[in-house]
Amino acid sequence: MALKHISEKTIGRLSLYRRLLYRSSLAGQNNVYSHQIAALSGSTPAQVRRDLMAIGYSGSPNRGYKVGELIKSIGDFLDDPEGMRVGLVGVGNLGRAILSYFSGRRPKLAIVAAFDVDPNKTNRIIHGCRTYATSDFPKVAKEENICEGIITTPADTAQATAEMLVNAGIRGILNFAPVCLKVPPEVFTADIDMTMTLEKVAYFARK
Amino acid sequence: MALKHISEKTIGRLSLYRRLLYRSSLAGQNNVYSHQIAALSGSTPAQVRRDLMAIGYSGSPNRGYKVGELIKSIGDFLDDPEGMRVGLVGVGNLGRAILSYFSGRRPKLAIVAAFDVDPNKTNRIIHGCRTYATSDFPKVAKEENICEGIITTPADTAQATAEMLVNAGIRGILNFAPVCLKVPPEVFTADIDMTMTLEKVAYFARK
DNA sequence: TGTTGTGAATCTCTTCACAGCT
DNA sequence: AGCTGTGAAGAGATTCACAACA
Repeated sequence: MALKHISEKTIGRLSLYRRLLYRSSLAGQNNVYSHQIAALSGSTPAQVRRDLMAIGYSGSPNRGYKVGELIKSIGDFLDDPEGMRVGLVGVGNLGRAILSYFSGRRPKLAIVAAFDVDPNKTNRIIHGCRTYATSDFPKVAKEENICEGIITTPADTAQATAEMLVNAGIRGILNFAPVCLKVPPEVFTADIDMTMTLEKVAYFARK
Repeated sequence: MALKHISEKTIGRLSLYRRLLYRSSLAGQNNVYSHQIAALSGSTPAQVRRDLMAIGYSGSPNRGYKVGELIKSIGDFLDDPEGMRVGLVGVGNLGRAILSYFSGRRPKLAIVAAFDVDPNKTNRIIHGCRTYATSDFPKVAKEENICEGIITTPADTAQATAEMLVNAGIRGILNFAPVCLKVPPEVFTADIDMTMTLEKVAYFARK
């Protein structure tokens, strides 16, 4: 497999394609054309073909792509074969909603532990996930082999939380707090900024 | 003011700059340089200056930008002067977390009503927001002058929900359901796809 | 015919680099 | 000296357009 760099956008779309294809396969579809994937994903046929080029999966003219094979190819490309274990820090309203959202959804990418500074929220099972004191993160991360973190703490503790995660050996962070985290370049971070997105929609809704 | 088209990315960054500047102003800062905004927002000085060009706000060499004025200029540009009223459909775990997240935060952009099909969730006040039956959306939207919608329903009802919002005259949609909505081109939609983002972090965390 | 795979063209966004200002 | 504002260059992403194929 080529080591050519694959863009964040392409990775995002591949993740989306896989999820949509999974729905199609459940509906009994066996073959799919790039223009169908494009329609489902709000993309274009050329874009879809380019993205599939990146993972080296080939379809056949006149038959398109085999749905099952394509789902598997995307999975082989995106997923860690060992599975990826995730810890969530900040068991507030948003943190609990996210635990519920991901609960039991994808075995290869599961939230296996949650953390909070509030003793009332620790040593419980919330949406199927055990909760610990935030200060226990390094120990639990090692025991549970956690390598990705989700930050759903308040804004003013997000940076300190991120540094703790990095020191505990975490390699990727999904950040919901409305600040920009400063982390070493080898740690990948993505932000989900709901305020920014809501304001963007508000702006474009009028014009 | 020029009608030149301003990109989605620039609008998103302006929203971010404003929020970060607001924190700086609370901390007593009066003037700010593009390189400081860049550091806070994870951007570059040139990028910041370009974005501020778009809204026609000028700083002064040697003094940079005045924090208060800049916040106001971004607000004049982004916000609807009347304020923007938002309705949320789908009062599950995620919907409630979002109600809590935005509750009382920004007067110019407030969630004023929430909707669900489950009678157990309607006719209540949740995180300061009144809940209604989803079927009442068109009526309430008119009464409350709602023009933006947030979809936090399950995936299989998201498209039908979107169509109902569009028929009720909504102009912008923020979608959390893991599907791509098909709406007329005059309706702006943004997706927050948590699964996709989590998978993206997982991918880039290992390499 | 209608599809895939892909080089080339196009479009969009970001960064450079520097004149002009204080 | 060190900043802003901006034309121009560069980088990156998307779309076009067509050969090859079933």
